[in-house]
Amino acid sequence: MNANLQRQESSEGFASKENPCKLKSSRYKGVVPQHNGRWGAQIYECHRRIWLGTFAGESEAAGVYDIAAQRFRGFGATTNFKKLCKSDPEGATELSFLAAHSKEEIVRMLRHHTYDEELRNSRRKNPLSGNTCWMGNSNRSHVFEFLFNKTVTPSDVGKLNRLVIPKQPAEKHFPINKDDKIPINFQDGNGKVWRFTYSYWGSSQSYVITKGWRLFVKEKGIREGDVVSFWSSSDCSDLKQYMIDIFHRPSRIDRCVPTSIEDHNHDQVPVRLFGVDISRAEATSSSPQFTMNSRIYNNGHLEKKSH
DNA sequence: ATTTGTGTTGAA
DNA sequence: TCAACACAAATG
Repeated sequence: MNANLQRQESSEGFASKENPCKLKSSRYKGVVPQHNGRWGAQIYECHRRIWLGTFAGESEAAGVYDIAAQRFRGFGATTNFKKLCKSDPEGATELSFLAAHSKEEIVRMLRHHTYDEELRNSRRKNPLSGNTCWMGNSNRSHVFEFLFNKTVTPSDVGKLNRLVIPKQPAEKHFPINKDDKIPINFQDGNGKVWRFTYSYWGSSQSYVITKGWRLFVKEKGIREGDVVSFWSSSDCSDLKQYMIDIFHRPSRIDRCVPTSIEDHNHDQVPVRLFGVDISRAEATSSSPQFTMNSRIYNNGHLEKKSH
């Protein structure tokens, strides 16, 4: 203790390579000085420090912190300078790049100084990825990545009261044991929570959304030929979230306009919002309506219910 | 030998 | 949450 005090007192002022006793602190958030004149970047989460690597330039380290901040805390996070913007093509692709990678992956890239390169590669590989959309307000927004579409069949809106999830996407995105029934919470854009049951019907060898679907269809006016679009995202704690988007058939758009078309921002980029897969599905209008929070599903707490 | 990154503390 | 500080682990 005394030794520390003495050392601090005796080293007034600053330090550089000459005087490594006291380091000049950084003017940037998330940046700490290193004894050799380099700069470290770090971010805190859940009482823990996450080290983002060391860098030659102070501002370089600050930029690294910015990227991490936006991945860890959402896109409204305070940064040193860079604020990714969804309405800017560059920002949009970077946002989806961030969303497509786990925090661990992003941290690895930052620490290895490979983030820029991997981002470039991603852009080259997928230049105009239309398979993303944004949900949320200006403070907090999440990127959703397109998963798959399901065109609603007559039986999906019939008396069976269930929606069939095609086998391939079901097994890829919503794997389930054949005996399980999984409660899944859906949340719409207004914060309303819907609870559905997801299960596998052995009799017809199909994956289905059952309980809750009927009310959903009724309330939203879903009919044969409409398209249900599935999207996924991760929130700040890396929990998967899912969104369902309803695309009404063009022929009946004027007849049945869902409640929230106008709620959902024309400040967002419509081209980007409804990408390749949507147009393929012959949908010309849509509105993000439902956010499905599937913590239960993804935490593996597959509550079995037999009744 | 040098650099990176952690243990720890106290302030905000 | 955040950075300052000491110093240990990792790296060349």
